[in-house]
Amino acid sequence: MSTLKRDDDYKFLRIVDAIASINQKVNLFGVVIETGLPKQTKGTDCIWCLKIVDESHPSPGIFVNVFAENFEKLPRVESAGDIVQLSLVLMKIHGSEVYAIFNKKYSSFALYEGRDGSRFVPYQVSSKFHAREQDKKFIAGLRKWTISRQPETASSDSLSLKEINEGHRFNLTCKVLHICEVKEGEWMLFVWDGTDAPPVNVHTKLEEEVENPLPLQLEASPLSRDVLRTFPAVGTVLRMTPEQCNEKLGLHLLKAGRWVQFRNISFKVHFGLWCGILQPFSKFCYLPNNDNLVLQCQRAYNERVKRKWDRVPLSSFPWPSHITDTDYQEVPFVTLMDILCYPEVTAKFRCVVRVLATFPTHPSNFRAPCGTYRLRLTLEDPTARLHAFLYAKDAVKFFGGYPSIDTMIKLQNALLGVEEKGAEKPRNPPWIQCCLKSYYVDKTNIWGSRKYRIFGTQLIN
DNA sequence: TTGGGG
Repeated sequence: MSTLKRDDDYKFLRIVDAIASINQKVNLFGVVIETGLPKQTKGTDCIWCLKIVDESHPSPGIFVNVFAENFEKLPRVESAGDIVQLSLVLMKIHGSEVYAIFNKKYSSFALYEGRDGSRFVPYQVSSKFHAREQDKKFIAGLRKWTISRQPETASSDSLSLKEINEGHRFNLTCKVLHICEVKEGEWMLFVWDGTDAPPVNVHTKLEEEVENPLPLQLEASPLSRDVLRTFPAVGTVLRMTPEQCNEKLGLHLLKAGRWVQFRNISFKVHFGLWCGILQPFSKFCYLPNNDNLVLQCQRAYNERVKRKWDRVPLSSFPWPSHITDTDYQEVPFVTLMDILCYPEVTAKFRCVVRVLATFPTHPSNFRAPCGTYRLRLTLEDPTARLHAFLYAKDAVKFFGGYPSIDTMIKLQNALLGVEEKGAEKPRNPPWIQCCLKSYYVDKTNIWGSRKYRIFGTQLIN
C-alpha cells in the first residue's frame, strides 16, 4: 500500500482522481452534501459518514467514513454545503462503491463554512490537522463552484408534516425544536415545520380507556411547561425516535433550533399520534438558514399565525363540523398548545378539537349516583392533547338536559366519530368547536393542580 | 477493529 511521499504532502486530488486511487492514501477537499447519523460502532469507535462532491464529481458523490474514539471527535458538519478538507484518507472499494476511510491514527480533517462563508479559518479540526497557506485557494475554488450549484434540498422530494402518511423512505424538512433523553440512553427528537400532521383514526377500543387510557403524549413523562413554552403554538410537533432503541445513535449531538432535512425516514402512528422513525440508514443534514425550502416553510407559517381566525386545524377547513355550538362566537380560536402554555392558570379559551375518548366509557355512567354529570374527555388538536372535564351544569348545557340513554349513545357516537352502534371500526372523531376554561384545584399548588373544563358549549341535535 | 450507501 503506497503512501504519499513527503513532497506530495500538499497535493490534493480531485474526487474523480481519488476514485482512481484505490488502496492509496490521498488528500481531498469536498463539499458535504449529506451526513448520516452519528453511531457507536460494534468496535470501540464512533462513526459519522459524510457524502462529498466536487466539480470533478458533482453527482452522486462519494462516502467518507470517519472513525473517532468518541462522538466529540467526529466532524460535526454545521450545514449542508460546508467544505471538508481531508488529509491521508484511504481510498477503498466495496462492491462497486468507492469510499474514503478516515483513520484516526493518521488521517486529519478540517471543516469550513460553505458558499456563504468568507473566512479561511476552519470551525472544527481533528487533532492531527495542520493548516497551510495553500488551503485557501482550494476553499475559495470550491465556494465559487458551489454558488453555481443547486442546493441539495431543491432537488430532493421532501414532505411537509401535513402530507405525511404511513410508510418508508420519506424525506422531511423541518426544524428541530427539542431533543431529550426519555429513558436511559433513549433519545427523542421534537420537530416542526409549521403545518399540521393529518388527523388519524383511533383504533383502540373505547372500553380500554378504563385500564389503558389513550396517552396524552408519546414520551413517558410529559415535557415541562418551560420546554412547551419554547414550542410554536401553531403546527404539529412531531416526535421522532430511532427504530431500534438499542441502536447506539449519537442523537444528543443534534442541535435544537436548526432546520434540517431528514432522508429515508418512516412515519408510524402510535396511539393515534404520528411518530417519525429514524432507521439505521436514515440521513440528515443541517440546512443553511437561507435555504429556499426553509424560507418557504417560515413564510407559510408567518402568514398563517398572523391571521386572526387561522388557529384552527388545517384539516378542519373551511369550518369544523356542526355537531357543537359555542357561546362567545366573536372570540377567535386558539390551539391546545396555546392553552397549555398560557401564562396564567385561570383563563378561558375557544378552540377546535376532536374528542378521542370519554371516561366513563358508557353514557349510563356519565352521572354520579347523586345525578350530577361528571365525565372526562380526551381532546386533541394538531398541537397537543389534554383531558377536559365536563361537570354538572356545563354538562347539562352540553347534552341539552338529561336525554335518554339511547339518545346519549347517539350523541356520544357522533362526538367520537363512531359510525354505527357496536361496529368494530376505528373511530374518526369530527372537529368540533368548544369553550375551555383552565383552573386549579389546590390553592397551594396552582400550576401543579391545573385542570381544564368544557363550558359554554352545546351539542346540536 | 468498526462500516459498507438499503
